[in-house]
Amino acid sequence: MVASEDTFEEINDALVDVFNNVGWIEEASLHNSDFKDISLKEMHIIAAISMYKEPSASEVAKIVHLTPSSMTTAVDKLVKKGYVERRRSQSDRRMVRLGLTHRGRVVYRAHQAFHRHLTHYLVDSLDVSDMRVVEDAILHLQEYLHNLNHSIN
Amino acid sequence: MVASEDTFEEINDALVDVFNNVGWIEEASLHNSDFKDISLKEMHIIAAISMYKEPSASEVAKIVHLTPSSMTTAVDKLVKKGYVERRRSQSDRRMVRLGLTHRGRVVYRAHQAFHRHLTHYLVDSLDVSDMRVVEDAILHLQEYLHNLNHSIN
DNA sequence: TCGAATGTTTCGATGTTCGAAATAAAAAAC
DNA sequence: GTTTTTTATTTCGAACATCGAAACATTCGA
Repeated sequence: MVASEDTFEEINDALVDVFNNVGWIEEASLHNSDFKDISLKEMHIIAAISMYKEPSASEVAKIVHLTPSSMTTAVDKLVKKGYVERRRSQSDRRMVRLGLTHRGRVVYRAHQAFHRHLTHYLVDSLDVSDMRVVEDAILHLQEYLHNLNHSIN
Repeated sequence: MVASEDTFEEINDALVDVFNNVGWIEEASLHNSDFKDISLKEMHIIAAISMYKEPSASEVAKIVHLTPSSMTTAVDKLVKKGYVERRRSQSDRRMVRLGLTHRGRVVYRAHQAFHRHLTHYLVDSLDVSDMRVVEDAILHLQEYLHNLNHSIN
């Protein structure tokens, strides 16, 4: 059926465009905010820290695809800038547990707000049942990416 | 209404996850392909070249957010690896016009196939009318990002 | 207790990116 | 028609991110 093939191509083109540009826009939006001193990659480190209770350095490294040694230098910078705290676990003193400072939590909330804004534009014109359709579609994509990720690591 | 707020949060969480991971998966997928010698950023340069007729170096630089000087070295590498061709415009001999080699076109088609695969997982479970709903939602998001991009540059 | 395993850090090397200055060609000014 | 200015690209040197191997500290297991 030609109509649905066209729709597929249009969705594909838009999706490619969105994927290619969202990172740069996120970066620019950070640069225009009160937090000009962190990059998008640093933002992802902050987000990874905030999403788990007290992750170790290497757990965060795995999430953001950095080697442990790169993680050390990245955390050094974020500590120096005042976004992240390091402290040795007292149960296992080899581990470094990471946490956010107040400033770290603030910038993370700003990052969350940015993403909520995007989602708002995605679904704002939809009624409840159409939102469920979109949710279902995105969950399928997410699951596929998750499986790919797992089969690679 | 509580139900739609929950749906919003679920869509938002999934979308954040997809945005955060699609780049890494794309990179890993490249690394597992016949084209292990190009990075995702180099892939974006190749895609930008292929999407315009005979773009100049600085036009491509703008699309992929590199400075002209960085573009020079990036193109050097892609020429050396055999993906890109440089040639001076004959109408204006200051300009360098970029094009893909055969190998460049092949890797671009592989990249296209990867994205089509993603789109396939996004929409595969949907009937035609639901596909239109999803298309509409993504077009809204794309338009918003496009406006943001334009208001920044 | 001692050796292996684990988590982190240090160090040196590589690669990417940038900005300023250099180069080359075209366009504008005179 | 020559000179000046603008435009597109490149070169050079510096800054930064990332990595792998080795070092270090700590815990676990034989």
